[in-house]
Amino acid sequence: MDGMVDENGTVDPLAPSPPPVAISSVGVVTQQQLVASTNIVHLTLPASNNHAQTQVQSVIQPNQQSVIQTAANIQPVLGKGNVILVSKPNSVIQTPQGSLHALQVVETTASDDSYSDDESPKKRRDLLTRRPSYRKILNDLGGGEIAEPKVEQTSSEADSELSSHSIPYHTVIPAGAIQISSGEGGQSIHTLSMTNSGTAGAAIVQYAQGQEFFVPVMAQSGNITSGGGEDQARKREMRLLKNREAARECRRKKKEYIKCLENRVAVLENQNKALIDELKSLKELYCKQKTE
DNA sequence: ACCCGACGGCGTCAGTCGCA
DNA sequence: TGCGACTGACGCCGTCGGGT
Repeated sequence: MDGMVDENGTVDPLAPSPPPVAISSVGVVTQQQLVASTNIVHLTLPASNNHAQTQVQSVIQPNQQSVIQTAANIQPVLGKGNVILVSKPNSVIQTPQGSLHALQVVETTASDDSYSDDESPKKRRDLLTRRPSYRKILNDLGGGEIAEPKVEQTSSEADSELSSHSIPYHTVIPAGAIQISSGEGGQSIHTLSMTNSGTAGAAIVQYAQGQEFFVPVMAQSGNITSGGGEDQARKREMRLLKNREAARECRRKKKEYIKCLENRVAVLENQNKALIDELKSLKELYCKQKTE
């Protein structure tokens, strides 16, 4: 998370960015996905008795203790000697069964001043008044989870890409429903539906799997509309089309961002519960020893 | 069956920001 | 400085669930 989230769900950009979190292991963690400045960590842990692997997701927070949650009990494989490097001490690994595992804390090379001292006052003011885009927030959150925007292509690029059966592809087709057959004997037929086909300039061809690509609609003469006012209209149509696509993408990212925040809430609630339980057990232990 | 409010998705406009 | 990307705001439309 690039910033902390306030009670309204908006990001406080002035909240310190998380220092790079280093996750390492000795023997157990077989794979890790970690992006600089991220605080979501994906680990793959081998299951104890078979070759299946256990997915782990965690939210590592700056300046806070962290909880690593697993979908399955990973206690057997988190034996002595496993080291997970975190930037904050006293983090725990929590399993559905409530098992808590203290983490061995090792100093990382990341320093806190790497994210706090190099920002000019102007930058800070900018951050104060402007919320980072969802793309930036989510990229900071989870690395490559957000797909990069589709790049507009020239026809030649599209042609070369079509040869490798990729979409988007720009072409000129008559308006109406079309079908694409692929595979031998046309066994696999994809129906394409077109929207905006009644308007001049462009139509969106929607692929069966939700993908879309832009198709200029042929004018009555058979040529793509061009010239003077028509050119203006075509430009406007292009702009509207792009903006339409951008709005869709923006909404998608917004939803993803909200989902991400909800996940974080869940993790924090579990973390809170785990810490409360730990505190409770420690209190009991203390009282027990005191009475003896 | 009909009405109505809530909700979500979409298209568009307008404004801002970053970059070449 | 122009342009593209991004996003909030607004209005419209379809769907759904509940009430009558």
